[in-house]
Amino acid sequence: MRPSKRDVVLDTAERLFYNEGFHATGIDRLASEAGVVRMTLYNHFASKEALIEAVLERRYARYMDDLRDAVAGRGQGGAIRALAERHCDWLYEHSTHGCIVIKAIGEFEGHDSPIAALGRRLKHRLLTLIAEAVELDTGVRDSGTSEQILMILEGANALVPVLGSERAIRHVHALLAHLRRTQPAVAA
Amino acid sequence: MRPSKRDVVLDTAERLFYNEGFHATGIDRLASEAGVVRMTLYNHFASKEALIEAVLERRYARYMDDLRDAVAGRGQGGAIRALAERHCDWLYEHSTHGCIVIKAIGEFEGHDSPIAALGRRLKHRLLTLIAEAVELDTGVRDSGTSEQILMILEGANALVPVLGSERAIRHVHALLAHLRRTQPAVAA
DNA sequence: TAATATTTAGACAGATCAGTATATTTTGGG
DNA sequence: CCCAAAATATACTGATCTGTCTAAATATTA
Repeated sequence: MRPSKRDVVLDTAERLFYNEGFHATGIDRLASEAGVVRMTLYNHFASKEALIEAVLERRYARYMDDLRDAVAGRGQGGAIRALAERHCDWLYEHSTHGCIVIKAIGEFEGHDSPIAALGRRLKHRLLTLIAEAVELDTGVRDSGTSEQILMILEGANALVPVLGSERAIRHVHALLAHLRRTQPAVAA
Repeated sequence: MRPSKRDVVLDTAERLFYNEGFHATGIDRLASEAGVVRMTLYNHFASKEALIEAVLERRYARYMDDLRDAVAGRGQGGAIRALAERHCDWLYEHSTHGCIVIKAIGEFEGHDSPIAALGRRLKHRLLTLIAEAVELDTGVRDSGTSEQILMILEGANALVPVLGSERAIRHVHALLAHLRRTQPAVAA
Protein backbone atom coordinates (compact mmCIF):
# COMPACT_ATOMS: atom_id res chain seq x y z
CA MET A 1 0.00 0.00 0.00
CA ARG A 2 1.67 3.16 -1.13
CA PRO A 3 1.45 6.38 0.83
CA SER A 4 -1.72 8.40 0.55
CA LYS A 5 -1.64 11.63 -1.41
CA ARG A 6 -2.25 13.44 1.84
CA ASP A 7 0.95 12.07 3.30
CA VAL A 8 2.91 12.87 0.16
CA VAL A 9 1.68 16.45 0.35
CA LEU A 10 2.60 16.65 4.03
CA ASP A 11 6.06 15.22 3.39
CA THR A 12 6.75 17.59 0.52
CA ALA A 13 5.36 20.57 2.40
CA GLU A 14 7.51 19.78 5.40
CA ARG A 15 10.61 19.55 3.26
CA LEU A 16 9.97 22.76 1.33
CA PHE A 17 8.70 24.81 4.24
CA TYR A 18 11.65 23.74 6.33
CA ASN A 19 14.31 24.16 3.68
CA GLU A 20 13.09 27.27 1.90
CA GLY A 21 10.66 28.97 4.23
CA PHE A 22 6.90 29.30 4.45
CA HIS A 23 6.25 32.47 2.48
CA ALA A 24 8.90 31.50 -0.05
CA THR A 25 7.13 28.24 -0.88
CA GLY A 26 4.16 28.67 -3.18
CA ILE A 27 1.24 26.29 -3.49
CA ASP A 28 1.92 25.63 -7.17
CA ARG A 29 5.53 24.68 -6.56
CA LEU A 30 4.51 22.55 -3.60
CA ALA A 31 1.85 20.62 -5.51
CA SER A 32 4.13 20.18 -8.47
CA GLU A 33 6.95 18.74 -6.34
CA ALA A 34 4.50 16.46 -4.58
CA GLY A 35 3.36 15.15 -7.95
CA VAL A 36 -0.15 16.27 -7.22
CA VAL A 37 -2.53 18.77 -8.67
CA ARG A 38 -3.42 21.89 -6.72
CA MET A 39 -7.03 20.83 -6.20
CA THR A 40 -5.90 17.63 -4.50
CA LEU A 41 -4.01 19.71 -2.00
CA TYR A 42 -7.03 21.89 -1.30
CA ASN A 43 -9.14 18.75 -1.04
CA HIS A 44 -7.09 17.68 1.97
CA PHE A 45 -6.27 21.02 3.54
CA ALA A 46 -8.58 24.00 3.79
CA SER A 47 -5.82 26.55 3.13
CA LYS A 48 -2.09 27.05 3.09
CA GLU A 49 -2.37 28.15 6.70
CA ALA A 50 -4.05 24.87 7.65
CA LEU A 51 -1.35 22.95 5.80
CA ILE A 52 1.39 24.81 7.65
CA GLU A 53 -0.28 24.02 10.97
CA ALA A 54 -0.58 20.35 10.05
CA VAL A 55 3.10 20.22 9.10
CA LEU A 56 4.18 21.85 12.34
CA GLU A 57 2.06 19.60 14.51
CA ARG A 58 3.14 16.41 12.73
CA ARG A 59 6.85 17.20 12.74
CA TYR A 60 6.86 18.34 16.34
CA ALA A 61 4.84 15.30 17.46
CA ARG A 62 7.51 13.11 15.88
CA TYR A 63 10.26 15.08 17.61
CA MET A 64 8.63 15.02 21.02
CA ASP A 65 7.77 11.34 20.74
CA ASP A 66 11.46 10.72 20.11
CA LEU A 67 12.38 12.68 23.20
CA ARG A 68 9.77 10.84 25.27
CA ASP A 69 11.10 7.50 24.09
CA ALA A 70 14.60 8.50 25.10
CA VAL A 71 13.51 9.60 28.55
CA ALA A 72 11.24 6.60 29.18
CA GLY A 73 12.82 4.08 31.52
CA ARG A 74 15.70 6.37 32.44
CA GLY A 75 15.03 7.00 36.09
CA GLN A 76 16.90 9.16 38.53
CA GLY A 77 20.11 10.64 37.22
CA GLY A 78 19.94 10.06 33.48
CA ALA A 79 16.72 11.44 32.08
CA ILE A 80 18.10 14.87 31.24
CA ARG A 81 21.23 13.52 29.56
CA ALA A 82 19.14 11.06 27.55
CA LEU A 83 16.79 13.82 26.45
CA ALA A 84 19.64 16.09 25.44
CA GLU A 85 21.38 13.33 23.53
CA ARG A 86 18.23 12.54 21.61
CA HIS A 87 17.78 16.22 20.84
CA CYS A 88 21.32 16.30 19.49
CA ASP A 89 20.63 13.24 17.35
CA TRP A 90 17.65 15.06 15.93
CA LEU A 91 19.79 18.15 15.38
CA TYR A 92 22.34 16.13 13.48
CA GLU A 93 19.90 14.12 11.39
CA HIS A 94 16.93 16.35 10.72
CA SER A 95 17.61 19.92 11.83
CA THR A 96 20.41 21.25 9.71
CA HIS A 97 18.48 24.50 9.25
CA GLY A 98 17.45 25.07 12.86
CA CYS A 99 14.01 24.56 14.37
CA ILE A 100 10.98 24.72 12.08
CA VAL A 101 8.78 26.04 14.90
CA ILE A 102 11.10 28.95 15.62
CA LYS A 103 11.15 29.70 11.92
CA ALA A 104 7.35 29.66 11.82
CA ILE A 105 7.09 31.97 14.81
CA GLY A 106 9.59 34.27 13.15
CA GLU A 107 7.67 34.47 9.90
CA PHE A 108 4.18 34.80 11.36
CA GLU A 109 4.28 36.37 14.82
CA GLY A 110 3.90 39.86 13.45
CA HIS A 111 0.24 39.52 12.55
CA ASP A 112 -0.61 37.47 15.67
CA SER A 113 -1.38 34.66 13.27
CA PRO A 114 -2.75 31.33 14.55
CA ILE A 115 0.44 29.80 13.18
CA ALA A 116 2.58 31.79 15.60
CA ALA A 117 0.19 30.93 18.41
CA LEU A 118 0.52 27.24 17.56
CA GLY A 119 4.30 27.60 17.53
CA ARG A 120 4.32 29.07 21.01
CA ARG A 121 1.98 26.32 22.20
CA LEU A 122 4.33 23.65 20.83
CA LYS A 123 7.29 25.21 22.61
CA HIS A 124 5.35 25.23 25.85
CA ARG A 125 4.59 21.54 25.36
CA LEU A 126 8.29 20.90 24.91
CA LEU A 127 8.96 22.86 28.07
CA THR A 128 6.51 20.64 29.94
CA LEU A 129 8.25 17.55 28.64
CA ILE A 130 11.61 18.90 29.78
CA ALA A 131 10.17 19.74 33.19
CA GLU A 132 8.94 16.16 33.53
CA ALA A 133 12.38 14.85 32.63
CA VAL A 134 13.96 17.17 35.19
CA GLU A 135 11.59 15.91 37.86
CA LEU A 136 12.27 12.31 36.87
CA ASP A 137 15.99 12.98 36.99
CA THR A 138 16.27 15.01 40.18
CA GLY A 139 13.05 14.31 42.01
CA VAL A 140 12.31 18.02 42.07
CA ARG A 141 10.06 20.06 39.83
CA ASP A 142 12.26 23.02 38.91
CA SER A 143 10.83 25.27 36.23
CA GLY A 144 13.89 27.53 36.25
CA THR A 145 16.25 24.69 35.42
CA SER A 146 13.80 23.37 32.85
CA GLU A 147 13.67 26.71 31.07
CA GLN A 148 17.45 26.96 31.16
CA ILE A 149 17.76 23.55 29.53
CA LEU A 150 15.26 24.62 26.90
CA MET A 151 17.32 27.74 26.34
CA ILE A 152 20.44 25.66 25.74
CA LEU A 153 18.61 23.48 23.23
CA GLU A 154 17.23 26.54 21.43
CA GLY A 155 20.63 28.13 21.36
CA ALA A 156 21.93 25.01 19.67
CA ASN A 157 19.08 25.08 17.15
CA ALA A 158 19.87 28.67 16.28
CA LEU A 159 23.58 28.09 15.88
CA VAL A 160 23.43 25.02 13.67
CA PRO A 161 23.26 27.17 10.52
CA VAL A 162 26.16 29.28 11.82
CA LEU A 163 28.56 26.83 13.48
CA GLY A 164 27.39 23.51 12.07
CA SER A 165 25.83 20.59 13.93
CA GLU A 166 28.99 19.16 15.44
CA ARG A 167 30.03 22.23 17.34
CA ALA A 168 26.45 23.01 18.39
CA ILE A 169 26.11 19.50 19.80
CA ARG A 170 29.43 19.68 21.62
CA HIS A 171 28.36 22.91 23.30
CA VAL A 172 25.03 21.46 24.39
CA HIS A 173 26.89 18.80 26.33
CA ALA A 174 29.40 21.31 27.69
CA LEU A 175 26.71 23.67 28.96
CA LEU A 176 24.71 20.84 30.51
CA ALA A 177 27.88 19.67 32.21
CA HIS A 178 28.23 23.12 33.76
CA LEU A 179 24.64 22.87 34.96
CA ARG A 180 25.29 19.46 36.49
CA ARG A 181 28.48 20.50 38.22
CA THR A 182 26.90 23.45 39.95
CA GLN A 183 23.54 21.85 40.64
CA PRO A 184 24.48 18.45 42.07
CA ALA A 185 20.83 17.45 42.00
CA VAL A 186 21.03 17.46 38.22
CA ALA A 187 24.14 15.32 38.18
CA ALA A 188 24.23 12.32 35.87
CA MET B 1 17.62 69.38 9.37
CA ARG B 2 15.14 66.58 9.20
CA PRO B 3 16.09 62.99 8.43
CA SER B 4 16.85 62.10 4.86
CA LYS B 5 14.38 60.02 2.90
CA ARG B 6 16.96 57.29 2.82
CA ASP B 7 17.00 57.10 6.61
CA VAL B 8 13.21 57.15 6.79
CA VAL B 9 13.10 54.23 4.38
CA LEU B 10 15.70 52.35 6.40
CA ASP B 11 13.86 52.99 9.67
CA THR B 12 10.54 51.89 8.25
CA ALA B 13 12.05 48.85 6.56
CA GLU B 14 13.74 47.80 9.77
CA ARG B 15 10.50 48.09 11.70
CA LEU B 16 8.41 46.18 9.17
CA PHE B 17 10.98 43.53 8.33
CA TYR B 18 11.58 42.90 12.00
CA ASN B 19 7.96 42.90 13.12
CA GLU B 20 6.28 41.19 10.19
CA GLY B 21 9.00 39.37 8.29
CA PHE B 22 10.92 39.94 5.08
CA HIS B 23 8.78 38.10 2.54
CA ALA B 24 5.61 39.29 4.24
CA THR B 25 6.57 42.95 3.78
CA GLY B 26 5.94 44.24 0.27
CA ILE B 27 7.66 47.19 -1.34
CA ASP B 28 4.39 49.09 -1.83
CA ARG B 29 3.41 48.76 1.81
CA LEU B 30 6.90 49.72 2.86
CA ALA B 31 7.05 52.84 0.72
CA SER B 32 3.57 53.84 1.76
CA GLU B 33 4.35 53.54 5.47
CA ALA B 34 7.58 55.46 4.98
CA GLY B 35 5.61 58.27 3.34
CA VAL B 36 7.65 57.88 0.20
CA VAL B 37 6.96 56.88 -3.35
CA ARG B 38 8.26 53.57 -4.66
CA MET B 39 10.69 55.21 -7.07
CA THR B 40 12.38 57.05 -4.21
CA LEU B 41 13.06 53.73 -2.57
CA TYR B 42 14.57 52.31 -5.74
CA ASN B 43 16.56 55.49 -6.15
CA HIS B 44 18.37 54.72 -2.89
CA PHE B 45 18.47 50.92 -3.00
CA ALA B 46 19.05 48.77 -6.04
CA SER B 47 16.56 46.11 -5.00
CA LYS B 48 14.62 44.71 -2.09
CA GLU B 49 17.52 42.38 -1.45
CA ALA B 50 19.93 45.31 -1.20
CA LEU B 51 17.54 47.07 1.17
CA ILE B 52 17.33 44.00 3.41
CA GLU B 53 21.11 43.78 3.51
CA ALA B 54 21.40 47.46 4.40
CA VAL B 55 18.87 47.03 7.20
CA LEU B 56 20.68 44.02 8.63
CA GLU B 57 24.08 45.69 8.53
CA ARG B 58 22.85 48.93 10.07
CA ARG B 59 20.89 47.29 12.88
CA TYR B 60 23.64 44.84 13.72
CA ALA B 61 26.29 47.57 13.65
CA ARG B 62 24.23 49.47 16.21
CA TYR B 63 23.90 46.35 18.36
CA MET B 64 27.56 45.45 18.22
CA ASP B 65 28.65 49.02 18.86
CA ASP B 66 26.53 48.90 22.00
CA LEU B 67 28.22 45.69 23.11
CA ARG B 68 31.66 47.15 22.36
CA ASP B 69 30.86 50.22 24.40
CA ALA B 70 29.81 48.06 27.32
CA VAL B 71 32.98 45.99 27.19
CA ALA B 72 35.31 48.94 26.69
CA GLY B 73 37.16 49.81 29.86
CA ARG B 74 35.99 46.70 31.69
CA GLY B 75 39.21 44.84 32.16
CA GLN B 76 39.86 41.51 33.77
CA GLY B 77 36.84 39.90 35.40
CA GLY B 78 33.96 42.00 34.17
CA ALA B 79 33.95 42.16 30.41
CA ILE B 80 31.73 39.11 29.91
CA ARG B 81 29.18 40.19 32.46
CA ALA B 82 29.09 43.69 30.98
CA LEU B 83 28.59 42.29 27.49
CA ALA B 84 25.81 39.98 28.65
CA GLU B 85 24.07 42.74 30.53
CA ARG B 86 24.15 45.00 27.50
CA HIS B 87 22.78 42.17 25.38
CA CYS B 88 19.94 41.77 27.85
CA ASP B 89 19.22 45.49 27.75
CA TRP B 90 18.99 45.20 23.99
CA LEU B 91 16.73 42.16 24.35
CA TYR B 92 14.41 44.05 26.63
CA GLU B 93 14.31 47.26 24.65
CA HIS B 94 14.59 46.33 21.00
CA SER B 95 14.32 42.57 20.53
CA THR B 96 10.85 41.54 21.60
CA HIS B 97 10.59 39.34 18.52
CA GLY B 98 13.99 37.67 18.71
CA CYS B 99 17.01 38.37 16.55
CA ILE B 100 16.50 39.89 13.11
CA VAL B 101 19.60 38.16 11.74
CA ILE B 102 18.39 34.72 12.78
CA LYS B 103 15.05 35.54 11.20
CA ALA B 104 16.79 36.55 7.98
CA ILE B 105 18.87 33.38 7.91
CA GLY B 106 15.70 31.40 8.51
CA GLU B 107 13.84 33.00 5.63
CA PHE B 108 16.66 32.99 3.08
CA GLU B 109 19.12 30.19 3.79
CA GLY B 110 17.27 27.74 1.58
CA HIS B 111 18.35 29.34 -1.69
CA ASP B 112 21.89 30.11 -0.49
CA SER B 113 20.95 33.74 -0.86
CA PRO B 114 23.49 36.51 -0.24
CA ILE B 115 21.20 37.61 2.58
CA ALA B 116 21.72 34.35 4.46
CA ALA B 117 25.45 34.58 3.79
CA LEU B 118 25.48 38.09 5.25
CA GLY B 119 23.57 36.85 8.27
CA ARG B 120 26.11 34.16 8.95
CA ARG B 121 28.91 36.67 8.51
CA LEU B 122 27.31 39.00 11.06
CA LYS B 123 27.01 36.18 13.58
CA HIS B 124 30.66 35.33 13.10
CA ARG B 125 31.53 38.96 13.74
CA LEU B 126 29.54 38.78 16.96
CA LEU B 127 31.40 35.63 17.87
CA THR B 128 34.70 37.44 17.36
CA LEU B 129 33.54 40.26 19.60
CA ILE B 130 32.58 37.77 22.31
CA ALA B 131 35.94 36.02 21.98
CA GLU B 132 37.70 39.35 22.48
CA ALA B 133 35.63 39.99 25.58
CA VAL B 134 36.47 36.54 26.90
CA GLU B 135 40.15 37.17 26.35
CA LEU B 136 39.90 40.56 28.01
CA ASP B 137 38.05 38.99 30.92
CA THR B 138 40.11 35.86 31.49
CA GLY B 139 43.35 36.54 29.72
CA VAL B 140 42.85 33.44 27.63
CA ARG B 141 41.51 33.10 24.11
CA ASP B 142 38.94 30.32 24.45
CA SER B 143 36.80 29.75 21.38
CA GLY B 144 34.80 26.99 23.07
CA THR B 145 33.69 29.24 25.91
CA SER B 146 33.01 32.05 23.44
CA GLU B 147 30.74 29.86 21.37
CA GLN B 148 28.98 28.66 24.50
CA ILE B 149 28.29 32.24 25.53
CA LEU B 150 26.99 32.96 22.06
CA MET B 151 24.76 29.93 22.36
CA ILE B 152 23.29 31.22 25.60
CA LEU B 153 22.59 34.61 24.03
CA GLU B 154 20.97 32.98 21.00
CA GLY B 155 18.87 30.75 23.21
CA ALA B 156 17.62 33.86 24.96
CA ASN B 157 16.83 35.52 21.63
CA ALA B 158 14.83 32.51 20.54
CA LEU B 159 12.87 32.26 23.76
CA VAL B 160 11.85 35.88 24.08
CA PRO B 161 8.73 35.29 21.95
CA VAL B 162 7.92 32.18 24.02
CA LEU B 163 8.79 33.08 27.62
CA GLY B 164 8.99 36.86 27.46
CA SER B 165 12.02 39.08 27.96
CA GLU B 166 12.15 38.96 31.75
CA ARG B 167 12.52 35.22 32.07
CA ALA B 168 14.91 35.00 29.12
CA ILE B 169 17.13 37.61 30.75
CA ARG B 170 17.04 35.91 34.13
CA HIS B 171 18.17 32.65 32.52
CA VAL B 172 21.03 34.33 30.68
CA HIS B 173 22.43 35.42 34.01
CA ALA B 174 21.77 32.05 35.60
CA LEU B 175 23.53 30.13 32.84
CA LEU B 176 26.49 32.51 32.83
CA ALA B 177 26.73 32.06 36.59
CA HIS B 178 27.01 28.32 36.05
CA LEU B 179 29.78 28.95 33.54
CA ARG B 180 31.62 31.18 35.99
CA ARG B 181 31.31 28.77 38.89
CA THR B 182 32.79 25.87 36.96
CA GLN B 183 35.36 27.86 35.01
CA PRO B 184 36.96 30.06 37.66
CA ALA B 185 38.88 31.86 34.95
CA VAL B 186 35.57 33.31 33.77
CA ALA B 187 34.60 34.46 37.23
CA ALA B 188 33.31 37.98 37.67
C1' DT C 1 -19.60 -4.87 -12.75
C1' DA C 2 -21.69 -0.95 -10.63
C1' DA C 3 -21.61 2.77 -7.47
C1' DT C 4 -18.73 5.91 -5.12
C1' DA C 5 -14.81 8.60 -3.92
C1' DT C 6 -10.59 10.54 -5.37
C1' DT C 7 -7.70 12.72 -8.53
C1' DT C 8 -6.94 15.20 -12.62
C1' DA C 9 -6.88 18.89 -16.22
C1' DG C 10 -7.32 23.45 -17.09
C1' DA C 11 -9.28 27.72 -17.03
C1' DC C 12 -10.35 31.58 -14.09
C1' DA C 13 -10.42 35.05 -10.42
C1' DG C 14 -8.47 39.15 -8.06
C1' DA C 15 -4.69 40.50 -5.57
C1' DT C 16 -0.08 41.36 -4.92
C1' DC C 17 4.65 40.85 -6.08
C1' DA C 18 9.34 43.29 -7.56
C1' DG C 19 10.87 46.39 -10.68
C1' DT C 20 10.88 50.02 -14.76
C1' DA C 21 9.90 54.20 -17.74
C1' DT C 22 8.79 58.89 -18.13
C1' DA C 23 7.46 63.29 -17.34
C1' DT C 24 6.44 66.65 -13.85
C1' DT C 25 7.04 68.93 -9.56
C1' DT C 26 9.44 70.15 -5.51
C1' DT C 27 13.54 71.17 -3.05
C1' DG C 28 18.01 72.99 -1.68
C1' DG C 29 22.48 75.23 -2.56
C1' DG C 30 25.37 78.71 -4.89
C1' DC D 1 16.96 83.85 -8.51
C1' DC D 2 18.62 79.83 -11.09
C1' DC D 3 20.02 75.48 -11.77
C1' DA D 4 20.61 70.81 -10.58
C1' DA D 5 19.32 67.16 -7.75
C1' DA D 6 15.77 64.80 -5.49
C1' DA D 7 11.19 63.33 -5.09
C1' DT D 8 6.80 62.88 -7.13
C1' DA D 9 2.66 60.95 -9.85
C1' DT D 10 1.28 57.57 -12.85
C1' DA D 11 1.14 54.03 -15.80
C1' DC D 12 3.09 49.78 -17.16
C1' DT D 13 5.34 45.29 -17.28
C1' DG D 14 5.18 40.18 -16.44
C1' DA D 15 5.28 37.08 -12.92
C1' DT D 16 3.44 34.99 -8.98
C1' DC D 17 0.31 34.58 -5.20
C1' DT D 18 -3.82 31.92 -2.85
C1' DG D 19 -7.98 30.10 -3.85
C1' DT D 20 -12.25 28.49 -6.79
C1' DC D 21 -14.98 26.24 -10.41
C1' DT D 22 -16.34 22.54 -13.45
C1' DA D 23 -16.09 18.51 -16.06
C1' DA D 24 -13.58 14.45 -17.31
C1' DA D 25 -10.71 10.58 -15.96
C1' DT D 26 -9.17 7.34 -12.67
C1' DA D 27 -9.23 4.36 -8.38
C1' DT D 28 -11.40 2.05 -4.84
C1' DT D 29 -14.76 -0.76 -2.97
C1' DA D 30 -18.95 -3.26 -2.49
